Amino acid sequence: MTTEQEDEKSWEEWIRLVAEEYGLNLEKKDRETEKQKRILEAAMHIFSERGFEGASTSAIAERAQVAEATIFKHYRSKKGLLLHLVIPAISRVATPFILRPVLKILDQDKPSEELFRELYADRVRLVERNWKKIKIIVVESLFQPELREALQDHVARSIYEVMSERIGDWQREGRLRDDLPTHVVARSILSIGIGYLLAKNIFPRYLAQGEEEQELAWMAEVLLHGIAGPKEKEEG
Amino acid sequence: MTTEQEDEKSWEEWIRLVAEEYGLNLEKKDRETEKQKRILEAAMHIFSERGFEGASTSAIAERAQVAEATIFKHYRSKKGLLLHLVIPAISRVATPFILRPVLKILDQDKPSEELFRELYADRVRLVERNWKKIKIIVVESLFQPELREALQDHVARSIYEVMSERIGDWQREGRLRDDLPTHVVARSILSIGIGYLLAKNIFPRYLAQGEEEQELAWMAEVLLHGIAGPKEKEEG
DNA sequence: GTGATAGGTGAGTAAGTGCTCACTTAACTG
DNA sequence: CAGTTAAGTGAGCACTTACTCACCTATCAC
Repeated sequence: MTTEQEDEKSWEEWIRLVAEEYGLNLEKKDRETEKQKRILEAAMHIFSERGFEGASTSAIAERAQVAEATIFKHYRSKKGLLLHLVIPAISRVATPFILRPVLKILDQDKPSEELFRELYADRVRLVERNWKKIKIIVVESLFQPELREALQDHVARSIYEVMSERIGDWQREGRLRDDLPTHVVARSILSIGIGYLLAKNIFPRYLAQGEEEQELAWMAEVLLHGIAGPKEKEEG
Repeated sequence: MTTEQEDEKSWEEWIRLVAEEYGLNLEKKDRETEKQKRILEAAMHIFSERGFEGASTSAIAERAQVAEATIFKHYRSKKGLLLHLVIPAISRVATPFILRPVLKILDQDKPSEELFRELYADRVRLVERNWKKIKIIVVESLFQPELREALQDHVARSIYEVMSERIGDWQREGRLRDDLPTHVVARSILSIGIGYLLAKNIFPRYLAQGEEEQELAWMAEVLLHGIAGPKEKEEG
């Protein structure tokens, strides 16, 4: 679709454009008013409950106990409000800042099974703490191409790069199979985690309840050694 | 949340209520007009592109080359139109009809690796053919509780039941590990498949392009034997 | 023929929608 | 103190939304 060159600089470019168009203030910690906080909280709640199109600015204003015009004073437009909510979250997730705990976990001197269990435990906690925002980002990226592209170009890429570096190392060390390409290994790790999160948040019925520790251990088990039984292993 | 007893009869009950409220005609193949077909096609396209709330009936009417009033003649309301589109699809997916190919594949006398590869190939094809509708169903079920409950009670359950029966058999035969609970095995199988579909449809960039056969084989490999390398296996 | 039924429509309607504007209030700056 | 700036708002704007209604046409049974 787009060429690699275009992708390289697109994130910073895009952020700057968005910041200009929607009046997004990036680094400067310009103190938020009490009302601004309430607006963002209300927006998060209502966007995640009804979706962007289904949420009305009047409903957000009402929940925030604020005049509707106040929203537009600060965020210029409804879409600006969405981006104010979502971009800082994406930035935080995408920078090394949030990937550092991952590396910290993986660099410990422990059996892989334990490392992956800790990794999953950590990421699951992170996602749960930010579930509403993540829901908004994921759903809206399905419908807003610019948001989707920003996610692809920045978030997915940086996660993938960090992962694939470690995977390469581990394959050379013999901790991971070296007959699988990196992207398959990376996707497998993510798939098991995402599968669990989907189950937990959408179909909690199909989970052993109150046994998260055990579930996380099983995830690491399956990821590392698969689900094949003894009979299969003889044949292979 | 809800008790088991309530769940048991909820699907048929719910369908009947929906059918009455929105004038949904279930079995009787009462011939669709040319215009009705066009409306459904347009609705599918626009719902999946903009989401339910983001889609306007006027846009649907325009795409279908039909007067807006015609939509309401046949489907009573916008939500009725959505359900007309979505419920037959769910029903078809949820009934044994669509699960039969799955069993047919799994009952062949072949190595597990091959069976899972065929299974994934088959399901991936199915999802791709119906991607637009599936997208609508998944996204809308996040926002419409009744739809979500219908999915949970009916679709998830019937899939889970079919899967867990086979899994139990295979565990007893030694084809699958018997030290994992059924729901973990089932979730693992689904996770690997869903992970691939997400990658393919949302982040196609991270896929070996034009090598679907190979990708499917890797999925089955990872599912059965995991990603651990030789060093790990010695220790375990 | 008459009547009934169903498909289809143009022209509306009331109730929102996102957003603007003129304005007030309060807090800081010199 | 006056002057500037930012936070905040009530009233209203142009426009869109889902939906209705009276009406037309075509088919078909009697």
